[in-house]
Amino acid sequence: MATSAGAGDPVRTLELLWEVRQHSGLGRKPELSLDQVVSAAIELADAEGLDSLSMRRVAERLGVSTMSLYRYVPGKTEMFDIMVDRVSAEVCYHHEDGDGGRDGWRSRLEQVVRANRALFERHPWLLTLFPRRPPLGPGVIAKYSAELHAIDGIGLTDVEMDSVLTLVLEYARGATANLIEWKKFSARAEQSDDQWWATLAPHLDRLLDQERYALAVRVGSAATTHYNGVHDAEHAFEFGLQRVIDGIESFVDDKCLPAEDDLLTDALPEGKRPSRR
Amino acid sequence: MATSAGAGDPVRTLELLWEVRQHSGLGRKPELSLDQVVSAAIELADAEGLDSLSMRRVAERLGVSTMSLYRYVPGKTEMFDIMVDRVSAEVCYHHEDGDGGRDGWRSRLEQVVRANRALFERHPWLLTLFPRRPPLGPGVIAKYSAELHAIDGIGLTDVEMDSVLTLVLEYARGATANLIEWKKFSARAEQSDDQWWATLAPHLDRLLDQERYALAVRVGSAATTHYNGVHDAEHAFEFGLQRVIDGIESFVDDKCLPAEDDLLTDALPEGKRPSRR
DNA sequence: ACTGATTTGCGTATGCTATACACAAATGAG
DNA sequence: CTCATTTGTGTATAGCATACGCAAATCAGT
Repeated sequence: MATSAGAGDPVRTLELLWEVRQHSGLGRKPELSLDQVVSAAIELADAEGLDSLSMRRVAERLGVSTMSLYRYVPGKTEMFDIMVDRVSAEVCYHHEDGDGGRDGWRSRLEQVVRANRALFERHPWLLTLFPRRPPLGPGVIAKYSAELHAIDGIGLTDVEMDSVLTLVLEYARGATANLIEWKKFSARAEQSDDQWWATLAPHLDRLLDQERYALAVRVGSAATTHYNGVHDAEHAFEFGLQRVIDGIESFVDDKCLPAEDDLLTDALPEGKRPSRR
Repeated sequence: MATSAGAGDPVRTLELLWEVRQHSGLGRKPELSLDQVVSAAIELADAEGLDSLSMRRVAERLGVSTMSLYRYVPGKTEMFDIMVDRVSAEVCYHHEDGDGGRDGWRSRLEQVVRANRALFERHPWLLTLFPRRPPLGPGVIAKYSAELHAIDGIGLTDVEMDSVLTLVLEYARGATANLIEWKKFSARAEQSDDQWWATLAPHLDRLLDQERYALAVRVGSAATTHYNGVHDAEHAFEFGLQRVIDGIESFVDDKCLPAEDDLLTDALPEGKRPSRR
């Protein structure tokens, strides 16, 4: 089971994300730190998935009682938020120091997708846990900032930059989810997952109208059969990635062509003006 | 909380999806039907979200005891599967009777995205519940089939068709999720959601490095501020949709140009051959 | 060194969840 | 009328998040 995070007092969560609270010096010293708690939770989620992540399990892993955790974290959803922010801090891009120049945005966007894919592969639970609103901690903001810089100065308005980035990140999420699924499929070959299709196929053949759904059966089995090798799944990932970036490129190009429209720019409201370096 | 479905015996689930089990005639007559149970669950999820969907609540709504439900459904995850299949049957496309012809695939793909958006808007819980593998019931298969026909015969291989459809559906999911989020934001204006940004912004200003993250702050607040009106959110939805389809179009066009490569087609393995009407 | 305020750790309790199991009620076939 | 069969349901279990209260630890001021 996986929830969207973001419940509870947002300001309290924000303070936790930025670690504003200091130990006052008075009173009993804490035996743990927020970082230890969150790290243990992340390790557990990495190893066994979000479903197996309970406060009890985290406490056991740390050798403390369940209720001790609530001294560090207001609740489970807030812990999720902090987990997301922490792992978001893992991604780092090297494209800020002007590699590629103004036309390098294609490869920079590719890097963004690949970095996100790697993040999802390291922490698959991120795929099932999507916060309604992103936790605005240092990790998330650094990531968002770096990713914006990948497409800054190519002639998009602020709102357009956000839309493009959202589109690209959404592709990274979806495509990685599929990739992981296919990898699981091919990994445990003699496991129950290989037999899944094998045992279901004959039943399906009996149940559904073969003529009516001829196309679906052909394409579906083609996708299932040919993706057994990881190579094809990789190919599908790259395929979609190029499609998405192509679509963005055609938009960027179309914007640059009618240059006489620049005169209209000053008539636009603040946030919609194109930002060029 | 939301899980991926697909646990339990897949064959048993398949039988439920296709309603193979008949009442044998013997024994006590069932007071409910599978459809009643699933419908009640869908209504409850529509109204209060997946988090509030418990077997107890469903049973209460139907005026039976909790355990009665397990006579119709092996478990909760299986019920999720059936829910997904049932609502998938709601979508229907009118583009099968040859409107637009061979070059109408752009508008047909748009229709696919819009139909999926409408589905997600009717049943927002679909966004949080994504099955690891789709339940192969009549609804899901009919939907998949109709969506494949939207891009059939335009010169893609079977595997490419699956990749394109996956990409498009993934966009529909992600973009609709964002859209719904923004709508919620603007809907409850004097609710806590409007104050969320208002109360958080000053704290954030204090916490993060304004210079370092100048771009992120500008774009982020632009996206948040300008999307208060639903109109802009709609615009962002259409924007991404056109980008995705543009990317697919450039691929389809590039495939058609080098026509002399058709000779190589016969060398390709079965599922990778382009299927043209 | 002692006191009091303060903070952490933890045991207990509550109310929620899914669901295994046993049994009662209902019903058709013989 | 009997019996096998199927459904409805009460009870029980194990797990979950977490509210609450108290004990233990630690510091500042005396």
